[in-house]
Amino acid sequence: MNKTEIKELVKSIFPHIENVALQHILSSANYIELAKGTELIRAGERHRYFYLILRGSVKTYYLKESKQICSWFAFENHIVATLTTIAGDKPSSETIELLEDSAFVQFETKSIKNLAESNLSASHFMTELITEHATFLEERLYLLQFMSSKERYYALIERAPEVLQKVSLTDIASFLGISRETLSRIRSLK
Amino acid sequence: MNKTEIKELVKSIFPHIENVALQHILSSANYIELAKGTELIRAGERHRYFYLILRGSVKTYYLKESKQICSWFAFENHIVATLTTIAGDKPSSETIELLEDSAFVQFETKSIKNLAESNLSASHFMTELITEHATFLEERLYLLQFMSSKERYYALIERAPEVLQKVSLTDIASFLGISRETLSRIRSLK
DNA sequence: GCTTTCATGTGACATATATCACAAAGCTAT
DNA sequence: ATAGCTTTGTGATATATGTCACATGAAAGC
Repeated sequence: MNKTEIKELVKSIFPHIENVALQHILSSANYIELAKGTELIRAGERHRYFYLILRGSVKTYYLKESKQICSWFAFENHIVATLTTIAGDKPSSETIELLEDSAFVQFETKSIKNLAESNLSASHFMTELITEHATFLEERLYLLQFMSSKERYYALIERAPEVLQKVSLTDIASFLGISRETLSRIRSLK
Repeated sequence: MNKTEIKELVKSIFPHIENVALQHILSSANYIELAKGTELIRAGERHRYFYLILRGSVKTYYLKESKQICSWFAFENHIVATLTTIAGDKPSSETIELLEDSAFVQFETKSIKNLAESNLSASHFMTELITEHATFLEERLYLLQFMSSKERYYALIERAPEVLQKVSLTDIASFLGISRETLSRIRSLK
């Protein structure tokens, strides 16, 4: 995948982005391929990059008493980042790990943030990125607070059926906030 | 409270804001006082304003089967808004209601959003506002997904003890995602 | 092809929480 | 002060979910 193709892709995902900003962002962008199990971002560490998934999938998780508790999964054409990395400059509290061999465009966070200091279009890009993330968080919060585990499971397979294809039931259960066994029983109901 | 005082207050809460942007934002700002029970923002409606609490408190809730389920409470010096109102221009899914007689600075959302289109400092202001909201959501999500109801209760009174002073246990229970009775039992444990 | 390992399903039981019913205490208005 | 309303506490019971143990089946490595 060459720079022109990357450019077209980023443009299609963020249609509002201006050419100057786009050029700047792409100057720090690289195409990379990584193997299943690789940790893109590791909890407790600062990170210089965020990613756009071209092919493959990742899971994001916290560690609680050395058990992985998933907070989300991402697939093709989605941005992979943590809020602490993008917005603050603090160590990530989550780990992001490849579920399968995958390909990404890697962006340098600093480069975009620097540009956003002086460039309006880049600042809008940041706002859009964070707004998208916040909207997603709000939806997930709503599900966790107001829906039963059954409802959350059905909402998940409706909203993101690809999760069921690519993610283990252990990870899905931790994401839904229930035990593996309970998920198994919900699934066997119909 | 006059414009100069409002200006100083907004400046102290958002120290990075530029003078041009500040002037523009303040031009649409008004001081208002409202009575307990007033709905600042009503679920299902679009809203032109967001607010800064000068004195008093509010609760934010969803309706589920005609029962109020609180999603947050806010007190002095905090911004009151919903993401759908600030970021999108969609009807709010939450209602925001005064817990007591309160005083606010009312800002016109459109005015700030318009300015952010062309003014860098205002755009940064928007980014900051939404980032703050997202950070808050992420923390709440973490508590809901990873902590037991006891832990969530203790986390709440540690992080925001004023909630206990001003909010009914019914509302706190709905916020924690548990029944009123369960909260009552947690409280009686020690 | 066989063995090992891992993911998933299921039963038995313990625990946490919800629900319903009612009592007690605190506020509010007259 | 009194009556009525709201908030909070608590007991009894039902339900949902977690935990532990083990079985089954699929995938991976030799």
